[in-house]
Amino acid sequence: MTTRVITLKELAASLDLSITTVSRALAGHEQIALKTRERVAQAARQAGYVPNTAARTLVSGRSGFVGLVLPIRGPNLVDSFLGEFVTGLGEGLVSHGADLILATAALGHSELSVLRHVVESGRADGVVVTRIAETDERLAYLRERGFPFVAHGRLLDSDFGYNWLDTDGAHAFGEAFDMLYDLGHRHFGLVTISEAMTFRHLRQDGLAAAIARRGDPSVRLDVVTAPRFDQEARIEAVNRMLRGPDRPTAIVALFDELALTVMEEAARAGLGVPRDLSVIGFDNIAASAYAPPGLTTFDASIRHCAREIADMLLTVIAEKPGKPLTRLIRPTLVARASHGPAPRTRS
Amino acid sequence: MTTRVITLKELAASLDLSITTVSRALAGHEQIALKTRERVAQAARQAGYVPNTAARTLVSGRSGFVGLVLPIRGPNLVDSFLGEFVTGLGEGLVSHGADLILATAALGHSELSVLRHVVESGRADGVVVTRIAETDERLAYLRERGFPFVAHGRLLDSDFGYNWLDTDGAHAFGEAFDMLYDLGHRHFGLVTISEAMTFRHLRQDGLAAAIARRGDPSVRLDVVTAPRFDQEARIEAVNRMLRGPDRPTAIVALFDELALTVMEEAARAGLGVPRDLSVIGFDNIAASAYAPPGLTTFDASIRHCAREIADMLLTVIAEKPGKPLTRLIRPTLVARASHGPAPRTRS
DNA sequence: ATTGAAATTTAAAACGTTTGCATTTTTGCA
DNA sequence: TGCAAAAATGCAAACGTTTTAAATTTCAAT
Repeated sequence: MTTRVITLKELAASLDLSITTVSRALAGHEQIALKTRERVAQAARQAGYVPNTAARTLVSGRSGFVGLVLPIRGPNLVDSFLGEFVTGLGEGLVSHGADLILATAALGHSELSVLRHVVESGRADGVVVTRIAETDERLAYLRERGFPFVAHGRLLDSDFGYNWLDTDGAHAFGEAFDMLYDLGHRHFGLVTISEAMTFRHLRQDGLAAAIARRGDPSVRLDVVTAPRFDQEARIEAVNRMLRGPDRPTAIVALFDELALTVMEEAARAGLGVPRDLSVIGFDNIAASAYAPPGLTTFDASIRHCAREIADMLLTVIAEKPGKPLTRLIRPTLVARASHGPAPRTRS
Repeated sequence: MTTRVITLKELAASLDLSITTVSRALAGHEQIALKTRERVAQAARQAGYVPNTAARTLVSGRSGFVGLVLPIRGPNLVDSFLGEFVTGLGEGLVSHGADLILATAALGHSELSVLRHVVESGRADGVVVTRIAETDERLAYLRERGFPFVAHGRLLDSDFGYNWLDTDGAHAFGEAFDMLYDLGHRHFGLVTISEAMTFRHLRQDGLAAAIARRGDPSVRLDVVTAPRFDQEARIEAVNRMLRGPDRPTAIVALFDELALTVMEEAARAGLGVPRDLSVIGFDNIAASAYAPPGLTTFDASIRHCAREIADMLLTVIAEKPGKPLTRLIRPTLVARASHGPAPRTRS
């Protein structure tokens, strides 16, 4: 039991070569005779030699790891985001021989403190930052530190450049508006959240911009806001919009969970979707395909974005490019059955 | 920019103490004068000292990491399992100061080879293994190596002990049968998969055992099998059961995705759920709450299990217990609207 | 003041690699 | 055969910790 792991020293001894030569041979240095390189490679393979990560990291200053601080999550939060995201990151990293470190913030510790620890303990060569808040101390810290990172999402405005990849929510919400407008809708509702995340502004602004672009003064937009994680308040907010004397004919929700609530509450209020009300969401979570009549939404392909982020980060680590890398991914419309022509008569 | 990280040497110099003393002071050794310990702690905090992981790992032989090899996933697989699992692991690990390493298998590399690399490179002090297959080379490898691990799931039979935590699918499927039997059902269907995973046997055996326990010869069980990831074959298999001349009145699916397919195909065949057909799933995925009429299923609380697994693994690493640690978690029934009394007349 | 024990601190080795520089071996050519 | 240049290999330091064993300081009791 408890098989020992072979070290470079032992491997070198068994080949009657110096540690140096074996190390260089395995690294494929040209200066080592080809014949030797092959001999070493063969022996290493046969002995099952795997270099010790800690030793290598210590001397080279590169850990081969990329860090991700797990967002703190409520106890009952269930979604596929994290799974898809780490899967995508893993796929992007593995082709370059890198791996992922997931650090969790303990109760009472901020996400920032965990990030600092990851950075300053030398565990990772770079980090990925998600869920960008309106004023995000993590970006400021990483920037000041000069530590390689890529953000998934953007700040609204910043006085410094940084690497980011974002889903073009603004474009999607504009596209949603245009589609609904062409279906005859003129009275719109937006269900959004109060959490101080930047994506809510980007999406709302995209919707507003599309409305302005159209230049039709008869277009009207109502907005209701709910706390992100309070299901009851969410339902109440939705009903404020649905049960009012003059409700919109089309509701765009900031993301699918909200859209599903809208559909449920619409059903409860006796409204047919899409006959009386069109609903459009964002994210294309699995449930949106099952919730009747099938939610029309946008797919942001998290997994693909994450893979891209991994590529970007590895580039940043390896090449330290002078200009920030940025990438805006356009989500694709998933047209299901929750949108349709505006009802003829206004209630 | 690019702030340097302070080392123990520098910290020691600034305190006019030796590296040894500072190291011990930070570790809280009693042998260092309390006054000194406090002085050091204060200086370390103020200087933002964080020990270098690689150096510490190299000398101590402990990395403070736990490894998880990401299951290889099809391109369109979307579920919440992975996200919940790593969240739970993270929660369990962080209280002991450990973190998680996620290693991905590159295309063409087996999960086993990645596991070997994680183990033999000294990146992790222990690993978690999920999705146990009928004959699982990973367990054999870890066992032979004497490397600490905890399996999420079990082998059907093994000639050696190992640490595992499993969801008691057998019990759940028995419970499902009993409930349906009491509702008058006598003709049952089981929709399962052909993949060589142990959980399918455990659940099916649990169902069979419950039937045997009841001892009613009029009970009948039909079984159909589909490949796990082939949606078309899955639909075909389900229809084989639904459209036959003599269909079951209650169908138990190995997991929710299959149950949702059953409900969709039932609707397409003009069958009412639960009027004509009762359906029960397993896993309680998010979509099961939205798919009409609401799927009755079992919740395995992945996140909680994962936290428990993390605890177990840390115990194994720290204490090397003589007897294997094992834990069977009973899933809870989530009664929604997809089950009901058996229809009066048999078709 | 002296002494021995207890309390506190330190020097130095070790962990397993990479790498700058030095050394040895081989090769081509006279 | 001898010699310089090129090719191949090796020595030793370094990375930042922890830890063993030893050294120093402090202190109470004489």
